[in-house]
Amino acid sequence: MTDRWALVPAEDGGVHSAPLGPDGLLAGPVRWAADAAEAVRGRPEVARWVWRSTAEVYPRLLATGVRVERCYDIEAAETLLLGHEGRYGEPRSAAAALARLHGGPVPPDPPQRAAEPGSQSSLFEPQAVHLPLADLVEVYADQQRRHDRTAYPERMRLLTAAESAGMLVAAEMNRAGLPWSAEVHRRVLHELLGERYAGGGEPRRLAELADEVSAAFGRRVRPDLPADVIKAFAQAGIKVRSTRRWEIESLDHPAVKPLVEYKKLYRIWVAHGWSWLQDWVRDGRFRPEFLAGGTVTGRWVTNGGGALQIPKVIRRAVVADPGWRLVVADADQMEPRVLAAISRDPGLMEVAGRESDLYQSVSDRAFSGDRGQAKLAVLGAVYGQTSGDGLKNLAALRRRFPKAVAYVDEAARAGEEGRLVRTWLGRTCPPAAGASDDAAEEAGIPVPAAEDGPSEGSGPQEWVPGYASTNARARGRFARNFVVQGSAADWALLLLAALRQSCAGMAAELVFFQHDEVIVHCPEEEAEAVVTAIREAADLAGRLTFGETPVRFPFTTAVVECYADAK
DNA sequence: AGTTTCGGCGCC
DNA sequence: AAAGGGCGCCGAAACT
Repeated sequence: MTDRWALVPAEDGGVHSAPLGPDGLLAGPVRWAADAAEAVRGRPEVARWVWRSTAEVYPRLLATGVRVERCYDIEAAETLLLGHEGRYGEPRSAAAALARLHGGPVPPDPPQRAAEPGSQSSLFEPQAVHLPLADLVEVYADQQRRHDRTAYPERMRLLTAAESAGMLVAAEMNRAGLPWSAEVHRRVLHELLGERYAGGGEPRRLAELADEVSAAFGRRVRPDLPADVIKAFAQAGIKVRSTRRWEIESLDHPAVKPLVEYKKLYRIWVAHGWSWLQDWVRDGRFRPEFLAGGTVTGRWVTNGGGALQIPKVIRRAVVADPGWRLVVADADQMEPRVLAAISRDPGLMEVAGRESDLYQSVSDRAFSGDRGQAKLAVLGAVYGQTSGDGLKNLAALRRRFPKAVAYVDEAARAGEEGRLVRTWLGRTCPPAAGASDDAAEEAGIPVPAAEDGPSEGSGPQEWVPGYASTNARARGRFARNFVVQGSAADWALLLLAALRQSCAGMAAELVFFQHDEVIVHCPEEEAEAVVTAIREAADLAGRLTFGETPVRFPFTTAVVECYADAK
């Protein structure tokens, strides 16, 4: 068996590689090559490359035009395995894993570097790590055994494979970039914000709106300063706790309209304005740095450029190359469909077994056809809504879909009690109770400052029905959401992996991924094939992730020249 | 002066 | 109507 090969950078600037046996141990002599590209090109029969870090090796391979079909990312796997073993927070590097095996001192993880505009620093200039091939292989073989000790070894193996595939996709997307028309972007900015003034101050439209706000208050008010706005309202006899839009919008005061408009445009100016364009767009591409597995739930994050928060109006600047198209694909009602698949609630599975609008079907069954109420109820159940209409709606949902609601309720209880919860494939929520708040906060767990529970200053935290601390309740909501959002991320990774394989024989490139949405940039004549590939990838991902399930995962797809035309 | 936190809002 | 989950980003405010 030579389908798996390990690869490490060598001290002399070359690379070492060697075949692995079924036990994950070395199954042949170590070869030297001048670089990774030479090593990979010379072994087309290798099905999976095992390496320390995709971010370390793969960008250089891509730069020389070499792609690999599959990989196994040791450090990504280490992170997932440590999480599953309830050892969140321990160093995740391959060197640390090796030290744990040998009982030596465990080196801390190197600090993450922030991205600089346009430079892709952390991906393209990774720190050189020289781990002897034999050491890497030792860690790999041990990880194989640790997979066997998880609750569902097959799922865990699928998860580490999927996470590794995600690392490949992220590196490829970072290289491709999102097609971006600076000219269209400037036109949109000018339409919305008006002319820029010399000196970098507010553009014309913002200055006008600020004047309107001041005029309405009868004194100079800076709408971008919450404290100033709250004071101005107070002087007008209106008490507001914050200047959040939902709190301001309903007020009866002439300043409200220009203020709300100002905040909307101000946001675009500071977050996606001219300086953003200058910083992040070059040669017709926006190049954010996608980071697979960047959140505890498995969702990706981007480093720099706010790529996952592009305002809808700005999407007009995402324009395909001449003769090319953007295939924009959006999973329909992904989270409730995932909830159906993981909870196996008969009613919800039946509803999710159709491709038609799931919220409409839910509302027909439990909400007398009120789709809006049904959607709020489902999202409330997933997010842990605790008050308002949501509670009443949750009761209706529970009557019709008891197993689905029980599933998230059980996750919430586990979170409150400090137990671990996992996604369908085995990604594990960081521990809460038992760990110190500092450690929990480092791991991304919400830890509110206020404690109102009975456990304050009285030893280990205990779950008391109906009287959990603010802290524990927040953890409950976190865990409730984690199982759904995280299992959805499991499925999305498999979708990406499958779609990437389908695109391998085409000119088509994955250029964007946002939780439940993908964009493929391709020649016009490939567009229909890409649409088909997305549907097939969604079906395959559903079967691979959840096994036999009636749940369908339909996509809304659009073939467009401009992202904004996809909605 | 440099660094961290906060408020607000963009996306899912 | 009320304000639940995950993120990143920016400027201002609050600190060292």
